[in-house]
Amino acid sequence: MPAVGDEAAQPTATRDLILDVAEKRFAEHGFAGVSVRQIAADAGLKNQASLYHHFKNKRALYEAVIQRGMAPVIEVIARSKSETAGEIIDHLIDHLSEKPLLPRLIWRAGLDESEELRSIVAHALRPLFEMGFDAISRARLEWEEEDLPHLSFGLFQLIFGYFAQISLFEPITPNPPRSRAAIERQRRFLKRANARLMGRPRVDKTGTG
Amino acid sequence: MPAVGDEAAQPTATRDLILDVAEKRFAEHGFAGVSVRQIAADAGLKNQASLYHHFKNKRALYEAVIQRGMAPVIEVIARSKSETAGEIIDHLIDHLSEKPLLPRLIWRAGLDESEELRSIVAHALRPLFEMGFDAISRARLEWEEEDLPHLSFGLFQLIFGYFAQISLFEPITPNPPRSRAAIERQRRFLKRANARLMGRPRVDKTGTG
Amino acid sequence: MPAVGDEAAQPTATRDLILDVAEKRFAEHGFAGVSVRQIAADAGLKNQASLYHHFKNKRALYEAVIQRGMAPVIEVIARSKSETAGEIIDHLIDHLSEKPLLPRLIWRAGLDESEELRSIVAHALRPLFEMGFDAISRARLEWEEEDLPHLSFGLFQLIFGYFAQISLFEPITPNPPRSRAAIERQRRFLKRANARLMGRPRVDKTGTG
Amino acid sequence: MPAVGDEAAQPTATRDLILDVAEKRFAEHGFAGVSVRQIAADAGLKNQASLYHHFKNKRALYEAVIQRGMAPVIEVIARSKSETAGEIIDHLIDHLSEKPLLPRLIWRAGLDESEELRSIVAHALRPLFEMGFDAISRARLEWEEEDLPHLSFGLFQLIFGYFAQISLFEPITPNPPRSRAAIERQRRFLKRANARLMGRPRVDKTGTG
DNA sequence: GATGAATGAGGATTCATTCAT
DNA sequence: AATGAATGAATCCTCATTCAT
Repeated sequence: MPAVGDEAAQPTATRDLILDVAEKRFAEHGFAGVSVRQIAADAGLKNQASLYHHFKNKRALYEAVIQRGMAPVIEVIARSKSETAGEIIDHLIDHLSEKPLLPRLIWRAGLDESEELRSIVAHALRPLFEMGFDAISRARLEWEEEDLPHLSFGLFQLIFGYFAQISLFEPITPNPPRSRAAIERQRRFLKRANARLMGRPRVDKTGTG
Repeated sequence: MPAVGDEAAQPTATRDLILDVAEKRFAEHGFAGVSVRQIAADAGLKNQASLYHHFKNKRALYEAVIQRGMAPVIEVIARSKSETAGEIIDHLIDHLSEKPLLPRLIWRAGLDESEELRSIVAHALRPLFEMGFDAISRARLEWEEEDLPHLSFGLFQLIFGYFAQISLFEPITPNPPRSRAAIERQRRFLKRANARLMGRPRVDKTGTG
Repeated sequence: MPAVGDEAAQPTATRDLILDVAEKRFAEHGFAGVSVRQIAADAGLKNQASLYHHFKNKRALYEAVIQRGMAPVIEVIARSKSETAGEIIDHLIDHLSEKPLLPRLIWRAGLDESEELRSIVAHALRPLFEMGFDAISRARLEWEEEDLPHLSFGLFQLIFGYFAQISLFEPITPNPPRSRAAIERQRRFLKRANARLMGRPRVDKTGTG
Repeated sequence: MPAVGDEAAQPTATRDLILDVAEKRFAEHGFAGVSVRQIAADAGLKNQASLYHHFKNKRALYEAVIQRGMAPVIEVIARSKSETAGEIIDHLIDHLSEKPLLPRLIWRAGLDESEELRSIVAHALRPLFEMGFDAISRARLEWEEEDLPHLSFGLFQLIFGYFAQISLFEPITPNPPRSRAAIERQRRFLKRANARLMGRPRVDKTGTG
């Protein structure tokens, strides 16, 4: 129904539509907080049964949503193998600020929803953490070997956490946290924080550049 | 555990029991993922109806759980008005590592569960953020005024995020993240990170002290 | 709701009512052919949910129906330990002709509905078969030892089969098979058949006596 | 197996395949206990819709299954117009023991599944009962005219019942009831029983002959 | 303070069937 | 002859909640 396919055929118009609305709902309310009925309705299906033609069950749909959502993150990370930490942060912020559902989706999936679900997320995030290791190592900083996972995980929290829990941020900041200005502020903050954490602290003139 | 009964026997033994099991369930599965029936059963009640004698409804129970859970956090923070950032981190880590459900509860409540729920959490966290401002200001560091909320929020992510999403951390660290050793490592990491972020970066010999 | 209890209280008015209507439905259409909704409606419940207060699920209800239905059969058999085969047949026919649902229930449960269901029936019928062995043995007839199960099972088929599949009998008999006359005819037939099968064949003047 | 295609290749290979798997399923679980989806899947169809190309609906499929299943029984009976009862029993046992699904199919259809379904079975069984009448009449036995339907129906129960409810027989017999030995035992039992029931009781030396 | 019973609404999933391709 | 997609209705069962006891 949606004019998805730009050039070739539309391999799964309905399926993608379902994924879209499911992504939104799951990000907002979590797996248990969303009903298949709602998703089907949002997708314009006259009946929940139609949804089951595309996904075996609710869980399969959820996994598909997560996997599809993680893919671009993985790509962003993969593409940035040789980039500086600052550049990677730039790319991630660009991506996350345009896909505001994604961080919450990841955040939720990381909280529970069964071990298997978490493993999907964990697996998808692994390259992110590894790139964290790399970047850190490249920086030849003073952290000990055993600190690296903690540092890497901390950076993850800093980068994704802002967008994931943005609503908790709202009451403590003057300007709306989703505004362009606030995001740019966060971008600069992240880069400086990164620079400081990575050691070489004097280099924190990095700024936006 | 029931810190209520001052005179009579245990006026709310059951109530506290319900809160205990509800806290566990809500932390693990979120508001929508838990049924009143389950909580009642966990609490040893033979009937869900009994639960309604203590709480108006599921939501009221949830709010009570959150409020009860937040109280000690607020206390920890309140008590630390004049402490150094390092001491506050120490206290928070001590508390969070002993109450592993709490961070997940907060993390979840911060994700959604309706605006009013979030406001409970946000309200409870406000002193934490303010103490962040204070500490930062005291440190007279180079951050600009407008960065302070971002920094404050970032510290919150770093401190609570480790425990909240500890299961995401598992696959990327050699030793179990809930182990004593890992928690001490995280403590030291946090303090160093804090020192670096707070400026005065050269002082990062802080270590555990 | 139903005035079940004649003297004492009504320990489970609703429960028994549900069992009654379920028995009827299950006997007529089998486990898979009946919906919980139908049973609940028949029982005067405004909602299927009420049914689940009395039975864990559909299967538990089914088992309860079967167990309750089998009980009197077992009793009839147990009471007839010292009776002649003719008397036992009399009692069984009396019972079955007054409880027309029971034989179909047993017949169905014996067909499938999972092994566990069949085992309930099989277990309940065991005394019947054993009494068959006994009676046969008492008759000192010419059957070989190994024939006894077959003979016993055959008698079961003859006795219960008439009532269970009475509708198949309809097109081949002049008078309605559920009529008093037809049942008496079947009674006499069964006794004669029994006498002949049991050997001592000359005694088949037995008649109704 | 497809006795249809006289000229073209296999005009209904799929149709017969569907009938095969449907026969199995229906025999095992009854009309209501089987889904079209299952049958289609068993038949290797990728889609249930394909099934509807061969059968108008589920009921039509069921009727086709029953009719196809009954055909050889009718044949066996028809061919045996001039045979002795012993021979007929032999043929029926031969057939039924090789087609173990058939008796259950008939047994089930005889229990309910709407009057029209039963009428199919009743109609198909009519010759069997009539041959019962004939054989009995030929035997000039002592049964009264009005007993004949009962006797005829009883023989039907004895012959088909063993195979139909064989699982109820299992717990009361030492050797597996589907084993060659048990079936031969049942064959001999049936013949002797028949001889005894048919009168001429002294002739029960009949044995296997 | 606790419980058995009941209930309306909704949960996920499957049903048999149709239609365009 | 077969299939992908869709759908209305129904499946079993659980939801949170109330009320009389």
